[in-house]
Amino acid sequence: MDKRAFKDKVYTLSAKLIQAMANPRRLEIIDLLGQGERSVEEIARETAMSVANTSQHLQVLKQSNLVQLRRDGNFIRYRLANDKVYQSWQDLRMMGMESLAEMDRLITDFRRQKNSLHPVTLEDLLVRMRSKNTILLDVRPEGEFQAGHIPRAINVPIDQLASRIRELDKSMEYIAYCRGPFCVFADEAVELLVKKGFKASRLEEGFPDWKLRFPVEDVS
Amino acid sequence: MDKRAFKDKVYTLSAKLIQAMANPRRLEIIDLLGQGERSVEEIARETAMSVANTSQHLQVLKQSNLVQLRRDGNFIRYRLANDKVYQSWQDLRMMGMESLAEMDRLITDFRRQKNSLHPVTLEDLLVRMRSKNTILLDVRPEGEFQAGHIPRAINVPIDQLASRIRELDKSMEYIAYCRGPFCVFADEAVELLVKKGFKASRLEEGFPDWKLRFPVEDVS
DNA sequence: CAAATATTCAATTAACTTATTGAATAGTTG
DNA sequence: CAACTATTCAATAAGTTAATTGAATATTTG
Repeated sequence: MDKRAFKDKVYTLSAKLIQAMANPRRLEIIDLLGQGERSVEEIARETAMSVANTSQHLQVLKQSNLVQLRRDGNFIRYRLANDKVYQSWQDLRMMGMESLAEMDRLITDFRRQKNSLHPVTLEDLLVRMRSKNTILLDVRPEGEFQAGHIPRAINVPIDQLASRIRELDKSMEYIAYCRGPFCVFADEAVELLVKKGFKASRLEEGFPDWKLRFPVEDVS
Repeated sequence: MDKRAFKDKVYTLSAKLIQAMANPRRLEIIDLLGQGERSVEEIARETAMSVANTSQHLQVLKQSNLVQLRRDGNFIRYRLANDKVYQSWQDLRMMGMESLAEMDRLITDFRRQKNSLHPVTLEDLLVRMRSKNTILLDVRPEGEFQAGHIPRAINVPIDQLASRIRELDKSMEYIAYCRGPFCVFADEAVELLVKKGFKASRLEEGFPDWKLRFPVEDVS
């Protein structure tokens, strides 16, 4: 095979793989599967898509080896094929946040509205957690927390936060986290906490980003 | 703005950015610009595209802030907008090499044909360079070498290698590198060296990959 | 300032991608 | 094994993307 044919082929293969990621619905699926495996129905519900459409997008991801699946009773459960998939998405996401002014504006506006404008980074978190009066709050659904969470975090799912807010101590400072920088649970948590007079901010990154770099804890 | 609208927007913006990368010609351009800036004409020549087509692809990359440009006399010279662009491409490339069996087969076949089947990784290189009888050979064009190279490498551009091969010492072991894992200069160098009775292998990665992680040397 | 050169633009055609709809399939449960 | 359920498939229409061609633009050089 000559040089040009070889290059055409490697770049074409690479482009097809990237093409499989280059769709808003599929990115949302990848982001969600970063939490752990999900059935087609669950993915459809969480991303507000029809089941048929979700299934089609999953086929595209499967054909490019970005996801794998297993049957579990009546359900087919999908998961990311390997860590590199989420890693790549994380990098692309960072590239977007750095180079697209529009993205920056969108996120800043949203967070201003939620009082979560000054997020804490993973590096900040390591420092802040040494302090006795900082509490790390995992606001994801209970199942996700149980499947793995940042060590020392406590779990109050976002939809229980309002009713369980009396459990929290006003003298403490809260750092809320959820599924990633594009997940809004943490922003909603900060909005509520600040409104009720707590000191709170959100973690910039989410659980999957922590997991790529540090050890996790689970409930077993 | 509500949650769903926010999500739709961030994923759509991200997808558009990724879409701008998801094309074989544009990946080849990004890979090439990893070496340093280039005029439209140079890019067209090195990628075997028409100038008009090259220009159109460059417009797409520019609109997504993946490349920047400056005028230099009659020429417009393009460069990557920042390190994260090459970083993302590197990650996606790794993802492809890991998860696409077809990619693996393609590269293995090509290297078998060039006798460069067992490449040395960047980590291996650091160890091997401690040995007195290993020579690191940069086979990129002279200008690229001068703009930056791996410390202690010597430059013999691939198209001069045949005529200058008598300069090389047969008792030494050679490691050839070029622009990256998809660049074939190093494979061609190894093919020639092995045929002439030298001990030679290629570096898996290329200069831009080194540059993202380690200091470089230039001619000034 | 005219000629030359490098690059971009515009229009066209062919190919590909997405969402929607409704039907088909393949497992599981009673 | 019949009924049920979760998922996939197939067909369609609307929208998007890519390569080609030739013309237009903008800058430099003589």
